[in-house]
Amino acid sequence: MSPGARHPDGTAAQPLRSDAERNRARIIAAARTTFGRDGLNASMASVAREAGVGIATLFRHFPAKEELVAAVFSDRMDAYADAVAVALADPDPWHGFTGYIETACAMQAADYGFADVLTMTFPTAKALEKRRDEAYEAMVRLIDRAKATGRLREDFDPSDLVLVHMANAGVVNATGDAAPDAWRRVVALLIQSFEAPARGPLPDPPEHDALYRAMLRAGPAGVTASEPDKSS
Amino acid sequence: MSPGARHPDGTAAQPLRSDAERNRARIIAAARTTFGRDGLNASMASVAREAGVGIATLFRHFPAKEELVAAVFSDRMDAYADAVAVALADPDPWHGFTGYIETACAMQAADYGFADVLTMTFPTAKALEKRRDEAYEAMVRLIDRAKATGRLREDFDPSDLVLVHMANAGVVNATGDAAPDAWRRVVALLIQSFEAPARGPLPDPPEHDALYRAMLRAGPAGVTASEPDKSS
DNA sequence: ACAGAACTGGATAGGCCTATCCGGTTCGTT
DNA sequence: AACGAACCGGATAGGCCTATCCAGTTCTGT
Repeated sequence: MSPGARHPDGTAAQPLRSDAERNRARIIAAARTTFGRDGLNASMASVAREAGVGIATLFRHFPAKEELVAAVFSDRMDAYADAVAVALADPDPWHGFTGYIETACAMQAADYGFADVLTMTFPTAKALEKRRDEAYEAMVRLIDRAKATGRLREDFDPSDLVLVHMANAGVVNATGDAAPDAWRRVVALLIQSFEAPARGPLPDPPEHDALYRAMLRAGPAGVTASEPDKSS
Repeated sequence: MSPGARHPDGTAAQPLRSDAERNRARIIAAARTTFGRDGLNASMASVAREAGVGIATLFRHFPAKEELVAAVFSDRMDAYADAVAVALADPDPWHGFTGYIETACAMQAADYGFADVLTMTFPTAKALEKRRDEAYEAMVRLIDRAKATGRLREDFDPSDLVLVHMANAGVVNATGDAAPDAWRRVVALLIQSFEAPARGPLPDPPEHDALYRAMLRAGPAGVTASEPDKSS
């Protein structure tokens, strides 16, 4: 086991030495800005440089890149889950629904790394995945509530929110800093298309399993991590 | 100059030796399937393997990866341009407009490499770029025609088609083979949102220049090609 | 103040990538 | 048939990546 091992929830098993604690914090801060700017493609070396530590130090604290990613985006995932909770608390279900979409997509746009995390789910970060799944359940309730008011079209499917994220990720990735608000227009268009009454039928939503499998696909080079065992 | 050099339009300057000609054809065919399956990330080595030739042979025929890409997607770009022409010929402007979007997005979904080409425009393939720009002009006419009938919302902007492609690319990339038809649903939703009367105002479209700059951003590693000179 | 453990960071391994070199092979022409 | 040019492909260079090794440094309890 690595020295200064920690429980999954981040509490220290044995307290780190003061300098180690400081470096750990620096690394996480550096990774936050670096991943946010460059997405998960950002190299570990660039994170180490930004943090002002050696590469080895980085890898001792986070033996694999995914662990660093998990540590960095843990709180952002909380904020994401909170957004659903806020939306559920909104007295106007439709307003809550649309507000949630805008908030969640804004988070994607503000942090390229988070956009990657949301759409590609890479398998190992169990903690992140769990919270993402909880958020998904809450989203289903949010959708049902919005449908009940008649503002949301009846054939809206929870998986459509995943598709929105994928589409948004496409726009955000492609436009980047050059047109940082372009995504807002696409999201606004999509939201208008969600509004009842439907203007026409839609192709069936993808199978739930298929969509989930799609999200497991390999992320950026090197992050691919554990291959999804061959006994499928 | 490389042996068997060719004019930009593909006609032979000096005829190739028979085996060279055969290999060249094999390479293009192999690249078509490989890029189509794996996108432009596909390595040159994998193309060579698929073609049954050595790596050196591949690089002799196409001294840089971009040249191979240009050679492969030249005809597909023609088909893309044709799609606009077909749409313009449609007696029902709205039907032509929506049909074009579906066709173009289907091409993206059917060929990952082409999706990459469309959204990231990498700079060097001048020939491809030119045709893409011509297609863009035709698209503007298509849009104006559709607006004139009143079916297309007035605030639709030509750049929205670019955004559609980016969003579609996001869905296609994320879902891949796992949910190969998911994009249809998103595109259908977007088309419904384009239909007049508009259900609400939209954020302004991105600046034309900004969007163009966005498309110049680096593609997959190694394809980045000529850096956009520093005298900006 | 001083051991010794905890921690650090540069050098390095090993992978995949684009692109090149060069000795061997095949074509096509006489 | 036989010769020269054209062409081939495996080995190799050199880049960037994740991840590891180990000699040197810094913290901490006594």
